[in-house]
Amino acid sequence: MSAAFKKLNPLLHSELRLAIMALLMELEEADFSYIKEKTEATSGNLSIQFDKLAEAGYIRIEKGFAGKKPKTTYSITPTGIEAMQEYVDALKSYLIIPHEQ
Amino acid sequence: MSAAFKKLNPLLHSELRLAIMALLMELEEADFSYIKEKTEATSGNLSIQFDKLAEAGYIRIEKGFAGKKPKTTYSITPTGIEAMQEYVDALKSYLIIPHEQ
DNA sequence: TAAAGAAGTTTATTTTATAAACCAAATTAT
DNA sequence: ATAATTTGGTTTATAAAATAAACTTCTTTA
Repeated sequence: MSAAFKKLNPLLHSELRLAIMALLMELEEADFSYIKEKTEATSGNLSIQFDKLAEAGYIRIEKGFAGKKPKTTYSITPTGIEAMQEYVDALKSYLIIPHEQ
Repeated sequence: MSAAFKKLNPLLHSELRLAIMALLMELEEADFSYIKEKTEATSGNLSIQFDKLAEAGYIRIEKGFAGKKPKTTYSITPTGIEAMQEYVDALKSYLIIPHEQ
């Protein structure tokens, strides 16, 4: 009845983390440089946000090598996909408000 | 070409301020208690967020009385409406990513 | 071999959000 | 009448977040 706003997952309600998640929703996996380029974020900021997302189980971080250079790839987990879906759903409660009579 | 994310207005990309703005988008005006009830925020938090929105020219704050009791009413301004529209538009760039080929 | 670049991480600083405490006036209870 | 509670907030303090800056290690290029 009352236009209750749904709680926005604070981990996702962050510009940079949302951008990371949005990219990973579309891609099987992505590497650090790719995400850095697309988000235009600094390395440090990215590094920290990756850690937070991984800690929540929203993304998978795989450290490996491309030749001799370190290459870390990031991918979204089922938990992460679900969290994104819930977040988008919650967002709608802020953008489309049911009228009362 | 590149899936550039649009910048999210930081003033609006905040759960409580977004809720306030969403309410004011629907109503001609609202008072403190009404918004407090709908958002379930604390008075202090609300007070601060109102000030920030007013400082940006997104809302109008009118202090008056209802009988002998102080009654402040809040309403959205044209600038605020425009900012909301741009914010929602920017949000879409995070939720709908154009595929590259 | 010295300098520069890639790929990150760590630490420090600033900004934000939130909570807690406070205040004045009005209302209600004793 | 007066004490306690409620209303309608503001101010101050604390916790959390975002961001920037500095640093590290290894690699590649001049």
